[in-house]
Amino acid sequence: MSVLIDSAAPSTEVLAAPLAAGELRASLHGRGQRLTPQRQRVLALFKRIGEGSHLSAEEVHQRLLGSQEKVSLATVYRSLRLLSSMELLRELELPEGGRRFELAGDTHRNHHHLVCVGCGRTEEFESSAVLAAGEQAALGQGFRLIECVLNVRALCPGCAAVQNG
Amino acid sequence: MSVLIDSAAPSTEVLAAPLAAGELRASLHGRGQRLTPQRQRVLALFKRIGEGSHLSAEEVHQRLLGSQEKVSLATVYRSLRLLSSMELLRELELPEGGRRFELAGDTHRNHHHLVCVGCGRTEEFESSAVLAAGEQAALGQGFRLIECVLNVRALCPGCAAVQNG
DNA sequence: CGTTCTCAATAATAGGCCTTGTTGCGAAGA
DNA sequence: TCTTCGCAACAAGGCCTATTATTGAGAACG
Repeated sequence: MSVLIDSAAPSTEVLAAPLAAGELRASLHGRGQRLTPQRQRVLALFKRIGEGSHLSAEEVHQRLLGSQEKVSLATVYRSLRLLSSMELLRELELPEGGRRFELAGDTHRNHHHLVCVGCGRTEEFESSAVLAAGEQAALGQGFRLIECVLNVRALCPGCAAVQNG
Repeated sequence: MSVLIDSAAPSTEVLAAPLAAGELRASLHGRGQRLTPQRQRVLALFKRIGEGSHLSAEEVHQRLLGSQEKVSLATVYRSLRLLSSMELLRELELPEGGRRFELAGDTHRNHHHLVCVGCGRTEEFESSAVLAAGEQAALGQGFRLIECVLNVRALCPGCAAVQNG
């Protein structure tokens, strides 16, 4: 599932969050809801700032405006609530007032898939070696790692037998 | 450009190669052509047997029939020609008659992407460590490795500056 | 014999239209 | 002050239709 894009700019839809976009869309559809640019922008912002950071609604709003992504404040509130209800974001209970949100921890930074191309059987695994390689690659280009996902396409024993037989 | 097709497995859609199918589709559409189950089946077959093996049209036909995937012989010929023209398959020039086809070698088994989620900038890299991890994961489950692709989602220096600024 | 062609039948897409979830804005509530 | 509401305008996605690329079966080709 390699992604090769030539011109970088407005193709963020596809590139920014290949897996997330599909997941988010499916998740929304399952609830009869829609995938809108605004919701993507809000979630993408949290992906960008990384897992640790938390933002208030107003901060989200300002950051988005700052990066030329127009989303009204009301929609920011609505999106934060929605994404939180979907457990993509987590609402922090900070005692000093303002509510803040952060990326829910289920965004595996090191979560890989072993998929049989024959039957679709999927095994999940983690690998510190892969994570290390991803970090090295990112650092090598001066990038800041967000997450890395290794997709191993393979043939399970059963399907291999069918093929060879 | 590597293009992966998911096999007949229904649940594979999301995990196996969500973007890959899109790439092939886009590639076809760019030429005013369509993505059909037959074309997917032919290409998927080659993916399954792996990079080394080569098949004749008749063998492709038989194998597909053998796995309950109905594709007429004429369509097999047409698909082989089309996929070859797209450089997804390569036609072997075997002196002893019958033409044979194999998966085009540009299907890197160890070809990874470092993608900036901010601007879409993409860097490609290879990593023997990742390949090794993929092989280990496959072998650990008794799978036969076909290829592994690591997608590293990150933030490039420029976008990181914007975010932090 | 392996491969390509013919042609009616099939089906992948594009393009509209429509339904209804969402957005933006300003007012209202806490 | 921070957050939610109300409502008209907007737009994502589903459905349907028309278009036309593609398929399947068998004849024709070399």
